[in-house]
Amino acid sequence: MARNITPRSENYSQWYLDVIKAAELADYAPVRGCMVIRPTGYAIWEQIQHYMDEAYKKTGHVNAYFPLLIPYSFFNKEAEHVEGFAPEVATVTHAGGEELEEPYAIRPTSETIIGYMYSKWVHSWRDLPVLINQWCNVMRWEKRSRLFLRTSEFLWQEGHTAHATAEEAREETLKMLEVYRQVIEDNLALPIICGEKTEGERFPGAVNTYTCEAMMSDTKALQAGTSHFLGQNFAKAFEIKYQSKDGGVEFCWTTSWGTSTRLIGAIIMTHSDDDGLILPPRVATTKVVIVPISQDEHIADDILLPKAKELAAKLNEELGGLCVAVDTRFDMRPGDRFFTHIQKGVPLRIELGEKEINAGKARCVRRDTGEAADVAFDALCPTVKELLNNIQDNLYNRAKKFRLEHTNRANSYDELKAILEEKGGFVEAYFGGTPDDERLIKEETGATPRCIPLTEANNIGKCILTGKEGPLTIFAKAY
RNA sequence: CGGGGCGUAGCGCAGUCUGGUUAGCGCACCUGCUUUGGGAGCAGGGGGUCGAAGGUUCAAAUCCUUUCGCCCCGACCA
Repeated sequence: MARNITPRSENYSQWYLDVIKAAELADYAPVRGCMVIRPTGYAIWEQIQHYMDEAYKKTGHVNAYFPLLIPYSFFNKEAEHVEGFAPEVATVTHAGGEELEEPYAIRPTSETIIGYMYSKWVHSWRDLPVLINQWCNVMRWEKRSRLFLRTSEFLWQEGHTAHATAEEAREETLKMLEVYRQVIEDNLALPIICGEKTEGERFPGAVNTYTCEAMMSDTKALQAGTSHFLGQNFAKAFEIKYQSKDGGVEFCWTTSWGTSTRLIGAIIMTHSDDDGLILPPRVATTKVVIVPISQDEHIADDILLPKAKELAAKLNEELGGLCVAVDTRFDMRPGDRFFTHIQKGVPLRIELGEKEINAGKARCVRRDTGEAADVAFDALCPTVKELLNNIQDNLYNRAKKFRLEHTNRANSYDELKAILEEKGGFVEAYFGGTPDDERLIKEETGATPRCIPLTEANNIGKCILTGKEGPLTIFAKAY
């Protein structure tokens, strides 16, 4: 039992913050609504970046960088866009000791400035498609922030593409949604539901918005990634035009898609327990920690440490990389040492004492289940590899099981209200209402339509609120 | 931005209502001894001028005014 972490059942928000603190992932910065991502937390982001970036490169995208500051007037060019973002845009009004003639917005997202640049770069159908991604920080002034989930400044990736046809842009939008699904499920072990956002939840300026929705361990939903089909809205606002093969001048069709450091929050809230953080092996930079244990200095130095280092070297070779650490803190008691690794979410702990040396075995303890197994040194490499795979799978499977157990069907509005109040979780229901109807539901139940699952796109029924025809939609309270 | 709460040691708090000698406590930290396989025990020790500014008073953490910041609950959002 961790003494520095509030039990999850007692206070979920506090538990979440305690886990972050105990694992040293992040800390509050002396700037309103901002946080410092500490090395352990940043390492998770680097892992995410690694998997994501690799996937984008494979789908033909390239990285570039656009300015942090955007002429404020750019936002006014797309009506819905400015309306959607105005409340949370921070601006720079002074520089060099003087007031600027036109304020700069600190980017909350880069559709506008990238649209402006694309209009300069795209002239011919031969210039298309443009497939650019940017890794950067953005700022959205938040009234209320929570570490990783909602901070005024956050790190993300935003892909921006321009295409000759609507079909191709739509295809791109869904392709990247699928890339998100794969990376998030396979590496972060977060089971997600891909679907389309309802009108009320759509990105300001988009024609269609798609989303990856995950369920946290308090049964609330969290949007883990979004992909937008922007139609010609931004192309028209910024005059991204090209001359087609037949000589006519056409507006491009654009998309944008993003995932952020919020994913770290999702990982924390999906997998961790009352003892602290639990990281899926593919996310953890330290996948295995070897803890030599002895009260005897000579045994520790002459026998245990060399053996630990030898095993670590072999494991690193087997697993490919520096992901096995040796804990040499002999001045701490074993229990203390174990706990630091438990709280940091290290997937596998290997305990090595005289007992183990004499038996020719190492004691392997899983973080996800707490199960311990004694493994012969000869079999350690393949067994550890297998254990890590099992842990990865187990985390995904148990999260998915949890989601299924907390997903229900509502056949009427009363049923929706009752389920949300009594059980929470995801509720499936036919919905064919307007943004006003969405607002009403949110007011009365606290829940919003999270998405219309792609797999249910043709599943049409009678809307529980309006009685009109509508697709099967997932409702939930959300972060 | 509305409602509530809080700023006293690194963290968590007491003290504030009923101003008064060197501002306390727990955890953490440092030293020593004993311990050591899921967070040890004892002893000793270092560290704060009480968010900031102004005012009242012989005297302010405590009373008054102003101000800054943070947290929680709502409305808005990756």
